Amino acid sequence: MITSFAGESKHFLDEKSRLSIPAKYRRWLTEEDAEYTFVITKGADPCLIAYPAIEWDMFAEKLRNLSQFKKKNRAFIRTWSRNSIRLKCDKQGRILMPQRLLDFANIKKEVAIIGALNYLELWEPEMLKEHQESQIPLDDDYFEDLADIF
Amino acid sequence: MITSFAGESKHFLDEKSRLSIPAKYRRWLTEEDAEYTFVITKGADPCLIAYPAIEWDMFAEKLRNLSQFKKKNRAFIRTWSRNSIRLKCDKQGRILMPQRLLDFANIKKEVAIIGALNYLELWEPEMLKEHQESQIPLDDDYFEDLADIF
DNA sequence: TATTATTGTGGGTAGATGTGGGGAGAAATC
DNA sequence: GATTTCTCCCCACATCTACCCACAATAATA
Repeated sequence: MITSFAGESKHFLDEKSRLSIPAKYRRWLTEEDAEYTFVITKGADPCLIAYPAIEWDMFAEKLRNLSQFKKKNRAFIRTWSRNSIRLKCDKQGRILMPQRLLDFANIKKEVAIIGALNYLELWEPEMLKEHQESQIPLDDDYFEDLADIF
Repeated sequence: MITSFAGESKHFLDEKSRLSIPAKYRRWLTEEDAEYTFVITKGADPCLIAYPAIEWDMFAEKLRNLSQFKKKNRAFIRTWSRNSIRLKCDKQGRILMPQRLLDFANIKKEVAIIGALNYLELWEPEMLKEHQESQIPLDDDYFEDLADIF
């Protein structure tokens, strides 16, 4: 069983737009990720997602099964791919964040890093707060549906 | 069958915010938890919950199967995991408690540790007392409902 | 009760981690 | 080809973590 990410911590971009990935998340990567490679993409929510490269590769593998003959599939694959960047940590465990992605998530300096099972979410703290507050609370129906699974 | 936790005992945080996990609870962990790893989360009541890591991992494994394309799933996973922190006991059987979690449960120095089946509850003693007193007593209807199960 | 083992608590310290910044070489631009 | 920009290595150092040892408190045994 692969150990899942968990927890939240607050970090800061330095002057060079580098983000230090907490050691505990780096350490949870499997052997294949020995070089600490992540794929960063734009999230469906206004945040960035950092997948361990191996996790992203598995997802990409699934996308290959989408038919190329459907226009929407092509569009989705295109959007997904162009927003994903493969980035390696430097020897200090930091990732140099592209400005384009930082802008998308409105990240200036402060970053909330959330370990969420098999990926990390990177949030501008204020955005995270607003987003969580504006959420429709998970209702009974949702948990009823979940109960079918668990 | 896995042995269940039971009992209550009073402990103290030391100067370094370390909480000593009673040996009886550590011993009840299975072989896989040889390193005595817990996942601490915010409870639904104003206390902290400590799961043996293996228990939490089993649940996390299920959550991984929820589709990322559903907004509610993402919200649920985010909320669940950001409040969970994986912590390992040191060689003396103590856990270094993050201030963020201590604040949530209003824990200063004294901690009541309650062993409850497959998890531990960590309470600030005064909070526990108040909470129990303010509770609506369990009524006959509740036990009638229980009777359907047992 | 005395003796031994186990457990809980305190605190020093080496090593791990996070953060900042210089600068060599690569890449892009003119 | 020259200049500028970018990337990533390196070193520095402050902070944090977790190991270790010491010993007190408690439980277990003779």
